Formats: sequence, structure tokens, C-alpha cells
Amino acid sequence: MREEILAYKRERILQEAVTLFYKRGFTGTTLDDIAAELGVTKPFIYTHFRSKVELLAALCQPTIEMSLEAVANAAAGEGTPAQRLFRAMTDFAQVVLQRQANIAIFFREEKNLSDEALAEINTLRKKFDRLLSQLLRDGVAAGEFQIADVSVAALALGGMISWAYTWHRPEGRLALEDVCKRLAELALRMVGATPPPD
Amino acid sequence: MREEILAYKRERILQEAVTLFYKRGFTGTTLDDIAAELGVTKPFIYTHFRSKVELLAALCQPTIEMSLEAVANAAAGEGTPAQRLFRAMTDFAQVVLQRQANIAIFFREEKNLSDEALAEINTLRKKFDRLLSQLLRDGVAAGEFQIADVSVAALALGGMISWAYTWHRPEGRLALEDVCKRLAELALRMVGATPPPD
DNA sequence: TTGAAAGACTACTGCCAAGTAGCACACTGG
DNA sequence: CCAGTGTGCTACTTGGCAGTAGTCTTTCAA
Repeated sequence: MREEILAYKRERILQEAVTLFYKRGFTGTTLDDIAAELGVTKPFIYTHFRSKVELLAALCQPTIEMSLEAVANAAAGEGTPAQRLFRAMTDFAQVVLQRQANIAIFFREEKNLSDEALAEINTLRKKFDRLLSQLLRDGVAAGEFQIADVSVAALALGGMISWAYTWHRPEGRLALEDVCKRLAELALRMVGATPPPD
Repeated sequence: MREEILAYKRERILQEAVTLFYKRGFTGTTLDDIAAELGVTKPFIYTHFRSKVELLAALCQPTIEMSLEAVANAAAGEGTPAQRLFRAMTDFAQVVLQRQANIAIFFREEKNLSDEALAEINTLRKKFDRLLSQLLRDGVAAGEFQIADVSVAALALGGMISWAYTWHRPEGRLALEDVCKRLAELALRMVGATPPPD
């Protein structure tokens, strides 16, 4: 029970930090700002995080892990390469858009992360690219995809989806799920496969 | 002649600023750092730029303008929509990769720009999206493209190319021109067109 | 040779924000 | 009613860096 309350406080700090870092940037936000928004004071934050930089890492890393998992699960799942790629892209897009602020903060504030945190995250990103490349090779081998350069295609796919953090507006014309589906369709077309109907 | 020297000095400051902002981030770089790298002192920089933030804007804006121009020229050029889109994507990718550091700095440090500079740049970005959307609609009307949602497709295309700033390595496996061509091919496939051979 | 103007430097100021030391208050069990 | 523990706050210190005031030097024109 004490544990849960501690975890809850930590979570609330992270939430508020995400909101403010997203709106004003990492260096444009002071810990006093975050504390004020929560109705507490700066030392309160220091009982939960060792430094401002650690706070930043704590809000980036899990989101990157989720992205990797989304693609990993889909790639290892059932179905033809095309079906798996479709699911990988849809689920990845969902992570990007559901955790839009976290993703945005990571890409913008990379340079403010500690070397250790950055190294860990870069390991995850390499795994991500390898998984995606392998899935593309599987599709090529199965005759489902036509791809001139698998590495470039993997990076282009990853970029097309990641980039959605820059333009998606939750209150916009399309619902989140529709955006994800449209993007996944474009992804399949890009590698020369036919997207599923419906 | 005096003018030219002034312009040259300004240019050198910008060069060094790009290098350092790219490597260490905007807030991670001091004007003293830039001055030291140039073998001058901080007040020297202030005779050419009013503030650190103005320096940032001076190195972002022209690059965004170049991106817009690349697409605008190609869109207004000769040929079928597919040919124009291919050229637009190739030329845009060239700008992104040739001015990789500037592009990276802009997307990372957007939050550090002044409101005015950001507003100007956002106007350019809107024009960019409108031009690209119009080109896609032309292609659809001509029966060359198959696109479910033109706006999403335009954003996906823009993102796929822009994203290259995150992964391209000038010393890497592929030459810059090859990367651009591959990306443009993927772009055409994405909208249901056949890339030109060779 | 001298005066003026331009250009760059030395040596500051002032502010802002990260991080901390030590206090105060509340709650719980005896 | 009172110790002891945990939890958060007040009130600092500290360092770093953007921006500036005023000086020195160099150049060029008369």
C-alpha cells in the first residue's frame, strides 16, 4: 500500500513533467514549474528522482520500450509477412500517437539525456531496426514484398510512422485508430504489398 | 567588398554554430564555445547577431525555405504528376541530407525559437503541405495515384523524407544521391505509382 | 602625422535555476 | 499524552552563462 502511493506520486510527477516538457521544452521548464503545477515544492520531486536528467530518462525509456515491443510482438506473431507488417505498423503507430508527448520529448531532448540512458535507448532502437529489416526480408523471400534496399526501406517505414508525432492532433479530423490504419496501409504499399481491405 | 567580408564572418559564425548546436544541442552550447572555436570572443558574435535565439533562427529559416522551394519547383515543373512527385521527393531529400545538421537543429530546438520566427517558419511548412497535397490530388485526378486520404499521405511522404536526417551518415554505405533516389522510389510506390526505371 | 571611426577584446553584471541542509509538522504505536 | 519516524517545506548556496559597458588597437583619410 505504501509502495502503491509512492508509485502513484512518481507517476503524477512524470505526467506533469511530460505535459510541461512537451509544451515548453526540457530546458524551458524548471522543476519549480512542475512542482507548482502539482501543488508541491521542488524538494518533493527530489525524493522521487535523483536529478532533472533522470526524470527525463524515466519518461523516455519506457515509451521506446513499448515501441520495440509492439513491433517485436507483431513480427513474432501469426500470419504472412504482409499481415505481420500490417500489425507491426498499426501497433507501432498506436504507441507513437498514444504516447505522442513522450515520443516528441525523446526525439527533441536526446542531447540532454545522460550517456548511459542514451546508450540503453540506442540499443533498443538498433533492435527495432533489425527486427523490421528481418520482417521485410521475410516478406521478400516469400515473394510478398518488392524492395530495392531493405535497410533504407526499414528506416523509411520507421520514419513515416514516428513522424506522426509531429502532426497528429488528438482533436483532429481523424480518430487515432483511423490514422494508424491509414499509415499502415501506406506502409504496405510502400513495400509493394496490397493492404487488407476494410 | 566590406559587405562581402561582413557576410563571410556571419557565415563562419553560422557554420560553427551549426556544428556545435548539432553536436551538443542549443542549450548545451554557449556562445563562448562558438567564439572559442572561431578564435574570437563572445562580443564579436554580438556584432553580427542580436541574440543567441536570433542566431538559431538564422540557421533554421533558410533551410526550411530551401525545402519548400525544392518541392515548389518540382511541383510547378514539367511532366506527369508521377514525374513531378519523383523530382519533388528527390530534391527535397537532397536538401534534408545536404543540410542535415540545420534540419536536425530546427526539429529539435523548435521550442527555443522566438514566436515570430516560429510563426514564419510554420507558414512555410503549411505551404509545403498544401503544395504536396495538391500534387497528390493532381496525380489522383490523372489516374496515376491511388490514395485513400491525401492529407495523411502528404504528411507520411514528408515525414518519411524528413526523417532521414536522423539516420543518414555521410560516410555510410550509400552515397547521398542513392539514398535520395531510393527514398523517392519508395515515395512513388507509397502512392500507388511505378517509380521510373534506373 | 594625426584624428576619427570601426572593430574586437577585457572584464564585468545580473539573473536564473539546479540542487541541498536542516527544520517543522503530522501520524502512529505505546 | 508522548516518543519516533517519515514526509514535505523554507530558505538557502552555487555555478553557469547571456548579454553589456567601456577600453584598446588598428586602419585609413587628409
